[in-house]
Amino acid sequence: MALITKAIRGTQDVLPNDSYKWQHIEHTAMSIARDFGYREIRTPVFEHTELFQRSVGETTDVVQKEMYTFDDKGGRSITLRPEGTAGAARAILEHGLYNDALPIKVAYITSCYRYEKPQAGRLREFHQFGVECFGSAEPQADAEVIALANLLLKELGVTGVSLHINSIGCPACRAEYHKALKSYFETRRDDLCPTCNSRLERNPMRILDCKSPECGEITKNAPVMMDYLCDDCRKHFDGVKGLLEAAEIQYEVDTRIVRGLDYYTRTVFEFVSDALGAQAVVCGGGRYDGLTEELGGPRIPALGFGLGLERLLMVLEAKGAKFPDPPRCEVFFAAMGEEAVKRCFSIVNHLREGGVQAEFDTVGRGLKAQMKYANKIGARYTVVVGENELQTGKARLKNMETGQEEEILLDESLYVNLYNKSIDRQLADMAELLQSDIEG
RNA sequence: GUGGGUAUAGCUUAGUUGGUUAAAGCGCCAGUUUGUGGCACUGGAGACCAUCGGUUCGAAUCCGAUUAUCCACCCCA
Repeated sequence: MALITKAIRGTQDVLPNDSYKWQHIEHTAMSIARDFGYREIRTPVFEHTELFQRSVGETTDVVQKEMYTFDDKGGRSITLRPEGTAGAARAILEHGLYNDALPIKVAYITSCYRYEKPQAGRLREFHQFGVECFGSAEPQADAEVIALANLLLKELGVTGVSLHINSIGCPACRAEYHKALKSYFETRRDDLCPTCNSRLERNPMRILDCKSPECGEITKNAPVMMDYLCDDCRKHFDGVKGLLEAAEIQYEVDTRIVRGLDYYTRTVFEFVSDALGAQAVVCGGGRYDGLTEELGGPRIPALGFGLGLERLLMVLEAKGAKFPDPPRCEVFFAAMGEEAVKRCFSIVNHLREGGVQAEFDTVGRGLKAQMKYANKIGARYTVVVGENELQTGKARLKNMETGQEEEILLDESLYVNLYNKSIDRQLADMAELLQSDIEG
């Protein structure tokens, strides 16, 4: 079959067989955020291009070559958001939310767009769950944000992820460090790989992240940011570590973590999975104390993270994590004859009004085929309605799992009857879930 | 942007050194008597073998280009 067009490269459809997994992840994420005092914020998919240039940084790869940027019909330069922080920060400044009691804690689930070459765990349209906390410069805020991500991963049953943290200092001490780093690499310039050679001028910290063996060897003895942190930054980092330990959150300090977005200061962190191939970072974030000022607002210390939903799902599936069963048909009404079809339609609608997931045949199948279909969609009960049932007002309710049948009346009592069955089952499911949660 | 792998029904694949009507499993539809699903059996629908061009008497099979997809670099979620 030759379709006129296909989905755009690097985009993905979420089909009905998978959407319940997304719903589970999204619901879990937002309810944990709520428990931490975060409230949802929704910002536009597109923003003025300069917002990202200023926040993410003019020289970053994201801004230089990965943004979906275009002029609208009014000649304004518009960009599809490549990440979530800038828009959130803009909204908080624009609406003066920082005049409320601090901190301002917001969470979101959004699509992001980056023009990159797709590969495992990397798409052009991807989705992230993110949180941003504005108005605290204290390590408690850092620890809380990290704890949120940590709890979410735990709650979803993610295994094989580890938390890496680092401090990249403030503009003052980082400048010192840059100088030291540069002069160190200058002496080994000829041994560095070609890309790192060019990085030396633009962003020497990136060299620390290089995977080529020769650079890895050289970076082993390179100066470490840790040793250059100013007193305040050091104290802050120690504070974060102490809080993580107090909350028994496992972490390791990884001095090679460098974030590719300019706005980061001090604490940066990543949750890395062993199940993802090259794009192993499921969740990445950090502090950005200078961002609001950079956007023309007051200085508001802040931090947050972004968590890649597609990557998260990949990890969950790779690890065989459990998802709650997708909802399925409670009762299917099989009709024979025109009158029975009318009656079934009426019954099914009444049940749906009461919140019972009920179905009947809409494609004109024979009885046998209707039963087959009911079985296929996983209906828990079926009821056959034909001449006899219409005459007597009685029918048989068949349990599709056990095959057992019981007599029911096709009157008002039917709705109560089925509603109760549905509720009983849901309660039983919840109890079972709770039990397995306690055991796990 | 650079490099490598792959491209056959809705899905997973087979297709011999190029040779007539391109297979199979799953899925879908129907039937195996009369008003009842799962199991089994039978049958059916469904593919111009990604696209375009070339080599050849003859191409799913060989060559080239394009596109898509996967993986890696780069970068990040």
